[in-house]
Amino acid sequence: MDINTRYFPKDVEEKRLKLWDAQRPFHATAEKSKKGAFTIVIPPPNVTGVLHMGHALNNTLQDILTRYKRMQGFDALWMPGTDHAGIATQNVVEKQIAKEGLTRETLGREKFTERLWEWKKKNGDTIINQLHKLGSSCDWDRTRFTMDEDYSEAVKEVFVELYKRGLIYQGHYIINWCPRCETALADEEAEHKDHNGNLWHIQYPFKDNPDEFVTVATTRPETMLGDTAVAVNPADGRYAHLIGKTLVLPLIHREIKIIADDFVDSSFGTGAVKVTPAHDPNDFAMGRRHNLEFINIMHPNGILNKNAGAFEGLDRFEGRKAVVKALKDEGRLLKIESHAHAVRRCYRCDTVVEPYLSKQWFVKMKPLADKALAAFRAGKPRITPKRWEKVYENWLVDIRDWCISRQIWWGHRIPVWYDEEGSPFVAKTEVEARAQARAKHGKDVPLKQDPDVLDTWFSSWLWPFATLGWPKQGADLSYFYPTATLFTAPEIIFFWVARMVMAGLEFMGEVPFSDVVLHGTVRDAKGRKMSKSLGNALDPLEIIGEYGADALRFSMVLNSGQDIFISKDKFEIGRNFANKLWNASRLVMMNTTPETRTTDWKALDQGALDVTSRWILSRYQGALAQVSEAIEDYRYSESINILYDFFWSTYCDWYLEMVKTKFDDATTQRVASLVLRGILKMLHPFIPFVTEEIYEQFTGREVALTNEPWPSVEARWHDQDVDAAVGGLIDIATGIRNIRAQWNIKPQDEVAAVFVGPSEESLALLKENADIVRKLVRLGTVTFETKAVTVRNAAGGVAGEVRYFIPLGELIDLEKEKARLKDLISQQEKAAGSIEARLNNPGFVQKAPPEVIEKERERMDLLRAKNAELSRALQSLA
RNA sequence: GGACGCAUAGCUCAGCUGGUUAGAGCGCUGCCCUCACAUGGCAGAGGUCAAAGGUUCAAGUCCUUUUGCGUCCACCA
Repeated sequence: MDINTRYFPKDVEEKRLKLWDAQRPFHATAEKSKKGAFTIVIPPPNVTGVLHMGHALNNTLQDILTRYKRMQGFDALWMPGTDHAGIATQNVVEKQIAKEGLTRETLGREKFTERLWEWKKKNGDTIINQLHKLGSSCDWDRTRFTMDEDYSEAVKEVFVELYKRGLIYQGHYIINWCPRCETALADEEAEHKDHNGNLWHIQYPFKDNPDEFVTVATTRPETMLGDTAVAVNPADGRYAHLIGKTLVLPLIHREIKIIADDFVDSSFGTGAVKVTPAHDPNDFAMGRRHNLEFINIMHPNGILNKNAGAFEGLDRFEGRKAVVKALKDEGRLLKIESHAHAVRRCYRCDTVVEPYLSKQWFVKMKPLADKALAAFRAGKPRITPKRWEKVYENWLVDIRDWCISRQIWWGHRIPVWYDEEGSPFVAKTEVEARAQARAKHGKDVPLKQDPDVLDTWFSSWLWPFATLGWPKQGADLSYFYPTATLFTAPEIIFFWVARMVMAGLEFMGEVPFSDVVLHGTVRDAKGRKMSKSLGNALDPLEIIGEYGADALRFSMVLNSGQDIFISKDKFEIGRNFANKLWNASRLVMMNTTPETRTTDWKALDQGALDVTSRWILSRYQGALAQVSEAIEDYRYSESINILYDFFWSTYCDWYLEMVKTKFDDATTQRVASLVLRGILKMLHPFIPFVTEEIYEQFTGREVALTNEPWPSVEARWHDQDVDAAVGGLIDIATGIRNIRAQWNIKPQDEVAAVFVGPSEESLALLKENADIVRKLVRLGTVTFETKAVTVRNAAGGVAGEVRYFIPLGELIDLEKEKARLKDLISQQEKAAGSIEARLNNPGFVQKAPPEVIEKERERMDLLRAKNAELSRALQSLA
């Protein structure tokens, strides 16, 4: 790939990837460099994952910070890996074996698990390879998987330890049950989705008077088959006299009582609630309070069981229809009202979740959440953007216990063994469990391991330290933990972020990351979430093929404010930018020598530099400071905007145009090269491929730019005076252009510019660069005139900015311009005067805090200074 | 039902602590293949900053209300 050819992203990127694979410049060791460790752990994508735009954004952001920190001299570790994604992976493999006419049941647990591992071995690296193609500078040698052997040790250790600490318990509760996956789900895995359903009003007759009845309303009529009471609010006058009476449940003819419970909202429906303790969390609670019977009417797969009487064997939704029809036939269906409400659905397969009574393992969350809450209130972690802090905090405050057992086969088997009585023995190994059982029974007894596996998140919440070798206490763990910044999507604050904080505090005694950065969701141009099922997803790999990974990264970050609305054409910006960089570099390379290209600051004599050089060096220093600050503050879109503007508008459009004719001068070559190298470095975290390729050719050194130092701030080169002067020059040229258009000045007409501020210096500058200005302005003649006063600061430097310019002569309406100026001046004086009055008001001075007074004074001074400038301009017009 | 966010040019968005004539990219119009770049250059059109009140000498920026859109949370059957 030669810079004298056109820019082909694909060639550049393939070449760099090969080099990185060979040189391994991203490998981090706990060797302790001067600056210390900087660690980021990747939010592990599902092994079933295929790179989508969300990953592309998420990983680009991580890569930017990692590369930036690495260039700054940190031992930067970006830990990659994948998540075994229990239900998701099992679903994939189940579909696969279904093609062979097999199910997991027919295959059996052992064989099925083997198939899962086979699948993992074959396809598990897909997403890792794709992340690699994106240019992610992960330490690939360390790639982890949540079901690696040592990682599994960590999971077991945590389960056993939490159990010992009394934070894990087993119990019969109503949990969210997915009848399709046939497993329990955590609350967070059962998503609320709006549903236009019905409210069925059903009459329950009294036992002693079948002509009288109580009407209840329900959205799930089939559950009435499991009713064991009807509840009313004790304060509800309509029903008070009925409390304790007996009703007869239609269809089933079970006798049930009317009970009183504060939970019931008298204003909803009829004010009387059917109570189904085995199929509704509230009813479950009421059932416990009132010692009701718990009648399960459903098999785990959603088919009604024998408790459903005549409806046995029907699927729950068929059952619903049948129950409604039967009620209607019996004349017990009073009315059907349409009713919009939310229904919980399985986050993996979208099946309507059933509240289901079953025995599961839970983590007692309150003690864990309290620690996390205390840490958060002490400032850890910081959350960016801040508005998510409240969301995070509220969840911790309203924490509920976490159901962690799953009735699937892919995952970490629960480390619990039962004897024949069903007593559990919690241990890391079967041997230990046996020992416990022996101690209890005084002899060896047969044990059976719990068939369930743990929630996937029960392993991912250990990610920041389990990937570093915990529970072993190695050098990596102590050096790289805690990590720095976690980049993730807001959707998994609860699933993952908050839980990692809890695990980190519980087992490492430290919050696992100092910062959490939550970025937006990637959406299509219409604002819809990108998803395969909608068919609106852009494939990052396709974009990489067409525009290049650099372009993908650049455009992604440029557009990353809140949610990102992206369409294919957006990537042209990134491609065009990389192309421009390529070509500008080519220009500089054609006009420089290997020696001048690699000159550093020390070889430059600041006093001997011309104004143009001092200006671009100063602007470069300004951009460098701004970009560094923006990266540190996680304002990536802003940092890339600063770079775009500095490189394209300042460096290419102005600077290179100005020096094009002066490249025979070695100093000009040195300065142009120096700044270009700085630009390449600053852009490297964002677009690593093209910058490194150019850098290599430009300097003639085969280097991994990622290990080159980030440019240092050379404060002395930041020269505000020169900045202002050349800024003024550019202002003038731009202004003349505008004025020329505004007043229809023809190219051959003579134009004079009057400007205010550092007149002598600026005038000299203008003269020095008159030909360039002339060229840029495309005028026949330009003369520069100054009648303004030079303003100098205390140090004798030039103060103020070149701000005001105007063509002279009959070409414009001078009177009008003077009037405008006068108006402006009087307005500003009025403003300054009113601030002054406020500052002189004793009441204000007493009450206002000092910083407010100081600010007001600054404002006043600023207004007055500007006014002085404008007055001088006005004078010069007179 | 609760919490939060957004509304600025045709489109996608900048606009930090309020301060001269509100910016960029894309798109559009006109002129240019000038030996780094047509994935480019130069010039130009296009905005009552969602609406209404308020605070202020000064509001796109702060406060209140309204409207529209979006997100998260949620055991009203």
